[in-house]
Amino acid sequence: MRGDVMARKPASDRVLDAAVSAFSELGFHGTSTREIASRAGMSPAAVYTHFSSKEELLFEIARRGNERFLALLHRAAAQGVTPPERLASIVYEFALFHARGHIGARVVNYELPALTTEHAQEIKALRRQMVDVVRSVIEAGLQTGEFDTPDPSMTCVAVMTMGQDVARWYREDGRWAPEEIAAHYRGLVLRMLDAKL
Amino acid sequence: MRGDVMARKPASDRVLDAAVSAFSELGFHGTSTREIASRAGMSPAAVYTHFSSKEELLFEIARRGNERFLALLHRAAAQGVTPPERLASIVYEFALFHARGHIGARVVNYELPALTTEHAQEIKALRRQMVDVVRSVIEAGLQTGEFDTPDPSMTCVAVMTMGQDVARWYREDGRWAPEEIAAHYRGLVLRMLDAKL
DNA sequence: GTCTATATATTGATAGAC
DNA sequence: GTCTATCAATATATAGAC
Repeated sequence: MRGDVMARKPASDRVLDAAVSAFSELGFHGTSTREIASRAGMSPAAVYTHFSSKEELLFEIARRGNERFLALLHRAAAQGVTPPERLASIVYEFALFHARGHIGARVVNYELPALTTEHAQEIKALRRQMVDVVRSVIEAGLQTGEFDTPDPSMTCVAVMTMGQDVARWYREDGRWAPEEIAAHYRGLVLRMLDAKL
Repeated sequence: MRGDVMARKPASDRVLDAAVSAFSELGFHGTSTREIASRAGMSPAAVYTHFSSKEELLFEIARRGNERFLALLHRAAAQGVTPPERLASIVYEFALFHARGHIGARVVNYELPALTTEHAQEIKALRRQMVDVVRSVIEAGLQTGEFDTPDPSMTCVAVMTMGQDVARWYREDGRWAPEEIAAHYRGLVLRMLDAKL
């Protein structure tokens, strides 16, 4: 990897990128392996030298994507001292990423039912960890009295699905910039929890 | 239609029901017309005497479903006098319906990208009307000073997608009853808007 | 790493009998 | 309103050469 400015990506990454854009646009079942090959600029057969099946390709995308989400949540939760500060950071970064990365996030959040049961369980484990990060911050705030909500688990679900849903309705040519959405959602969530700042 | 207790549904309705359950479970592109026929208890060919194509079947489901949603929103908005009362009713009924009718709601909300452009536009028109019902209530509350939010349009989007998302995460064997979810979401939304009750 | 060619299954939809 | 039989297209995936 000499520091070439135009360094070409490995072929397997080009396949991955092609699959993300196709799955996001057409859905997993709506995408043919020919379509992926075409977007990656190679023959249908070449795809199979990098991934053993279409489902395996989705699994790899889902695994990497959800690991990035989990890391982002950990990083965001560490930004701030009090629970309201931590949650504000979480919601802002989570929504921001779902807007900016809406194409990939749609696949990572909404195409999971197409995974095999084994692969789905591995992804579910990651997603449980994501929920745990958010819930622990909410519960910390309830302990200190800086948050108030009757059912923290359900509130946690609402907060996370709100953020994920940004990827579904966000449009690049829409009226809101990712930062505006992130800031607005941060405010909505802090109010949902009656946060004392 | 003699008032038989066990009156059998028309065959076209059986096809519709079969398609809803299959599309909800497997997605539009993940469902074959043979699968629909099998669930409806008939041969693959029999499906085509009632609907001219698989996409037409989805369109009919989407049209009926979104018309029901629109009617529900109008009905709910009429329940109450002040904007906070109206919005409370809207959020409660909307979330309740998305939990109880989660199977159909998943199709009606999430399979729309599979529609032809013409059909998609017809459904979009219905969905714009749905948004208008909710936004007008939010804006009425801002006028009276009973609501407060910096960007009512984005708040409206957040409120509606929260409700729709219930259909995606709700599980019949989960820990929450539809009524509990509806009541909790009502509280969350009223706080999001800083409602003065 | 990539190709052409192809095996094999499944797809959406139709023909024509009853 | 439903069936059996079937068409034509497309699907995923593999074989074997370079």
